[in-house]
Amino acid sequence: MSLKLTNTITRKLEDFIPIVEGQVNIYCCGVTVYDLCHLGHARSYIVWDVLRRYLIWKGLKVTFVQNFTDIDDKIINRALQENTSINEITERNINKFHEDMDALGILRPDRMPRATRCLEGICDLISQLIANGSAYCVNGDVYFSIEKFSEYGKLSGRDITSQEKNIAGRITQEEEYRKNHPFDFALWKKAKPNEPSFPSPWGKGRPGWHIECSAMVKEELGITIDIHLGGADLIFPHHENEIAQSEAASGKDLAKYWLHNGMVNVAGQKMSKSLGNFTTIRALLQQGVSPMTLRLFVLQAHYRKPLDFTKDSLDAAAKGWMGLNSALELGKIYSKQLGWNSTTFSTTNESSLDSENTFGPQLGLLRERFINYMDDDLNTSGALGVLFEIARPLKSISNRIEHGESIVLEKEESKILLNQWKLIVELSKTLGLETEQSNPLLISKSEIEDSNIRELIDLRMKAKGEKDFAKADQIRDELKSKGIELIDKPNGITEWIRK
RNA sequence: GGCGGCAUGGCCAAGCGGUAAGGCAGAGGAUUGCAAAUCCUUUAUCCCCAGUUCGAAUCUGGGUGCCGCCUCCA
Repeated sequence: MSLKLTNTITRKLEDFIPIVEGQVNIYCCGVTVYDLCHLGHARSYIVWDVLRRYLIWKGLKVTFVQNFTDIDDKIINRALQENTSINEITERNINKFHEDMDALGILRPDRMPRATRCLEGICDLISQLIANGSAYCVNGDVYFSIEKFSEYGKLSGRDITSQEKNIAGRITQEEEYRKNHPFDFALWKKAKPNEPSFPSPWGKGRPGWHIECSAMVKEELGITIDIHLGGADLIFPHHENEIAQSEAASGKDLAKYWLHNGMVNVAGQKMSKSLGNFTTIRALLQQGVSPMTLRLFVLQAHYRKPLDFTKDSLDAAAKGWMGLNSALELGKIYSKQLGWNSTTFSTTNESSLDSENTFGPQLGLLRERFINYMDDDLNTSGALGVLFEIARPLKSISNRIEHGESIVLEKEESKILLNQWKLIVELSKTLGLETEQSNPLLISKSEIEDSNIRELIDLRMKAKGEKDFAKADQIRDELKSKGIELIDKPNGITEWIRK
């Protein structure tokens, strides 16, 4: 089976066939950089990161472009609020965006164009649309005329004529007066007094929201791209309008496949800025939620379905990740105990797709099941199920060794286990799940110094040696009240973790 | 009102006509001064009604409930 994806524009599950064999051009709608990213953004970019990783793993050459919208009403307002420049706002948020995405292990896009740096392309495209009659200029504003684009509504399944009553009250009278059709949308917005602006053939102003994507796709990737990505909330009007602009200009399809991710919900409702029910990525990471927990949380649901965010589901993901992580750590930490030396390590090369021989029939089957799930419209929850099955014996051995058990394996057993470990490392990496070193954004809110903890542990050890358990328990409780949990290991060593 | 989506055990969630993956929680056992962790074992007939079929969670029709988009939004 080959990769199948649900194409929003046809509403069907389709075989994915690149325009040029072996190559994939992807455009992903990015963020408007007026504020920090929240969990909804995290979901979107984690899911598309997995798509990208999977395509690369399959051997395709992927070019991934994602934009920054760095000029817009919200940015202008934010700058006014903070009494600073829009440049300061956008630079700051772009930096934080990168920090957040890097922390989540999201591969950086190959290119990240910005609206304010693509103005030439934007103006060219607008000129072209005016020239061919698809757009018109009114007093320094330029609008796209949707009636000139007969296929308008094809992505979102809207019939404009039956929609007209929806527009009542949603646009101002002034707008209605200026626009030929109430659904016409701005390609270029005339600057109001004292607003930041850029020069254009139609006077000072700034680009409308949708036009930057059309211009960037053309400039960065060409007329027709393979895949266009975004959140489901962008289908209308954003992507509908992008299609109208690009296709009215070129006469060709903008993208072959349109993919949209489902929303993150809180208590059954969409997480959004306007509802105020959002949690930023930063806040979660700073609270000690690990990036991989977040990734697992996101990937446990299918990307097109809504995903409810609750404390419980996040905790469940954290526990799940701990288990998967102990399996991934097995070869990293205990290779010596298992007799995996450097030669046995290097017998296989990672990324060959037809490696049934290296993995054997049992593992080959698991690998195949994983691939079948992923090929079926990126069914990551199914794929994770397979991963947990592979992980189970590895996790068990990893934990048993950690708890002081000595594991003795036959040579053949050891070899099978090694291959199993290699398999899970390889497949997990496809989902971006990798053993992590540290969480760079974690703020340690320690009430107590590490050295202090060690002192108390030593004191407790001494008390235990003297069978003074009352005192030992008192120390345990004291540390517990400061968020420190003690774990006695069978080898007589006491470890601790911050809760 | 228009368009689209969803409904599976305590919670999350696969399943795409052949008799319910997986994670979390729970239960039982092992281990433990206590605690935690860990190991082993274990837990469902799929919102309702009707139909198609030898056979349906899966297909069709009709309900009910929830969500998203139609204004900025990942």
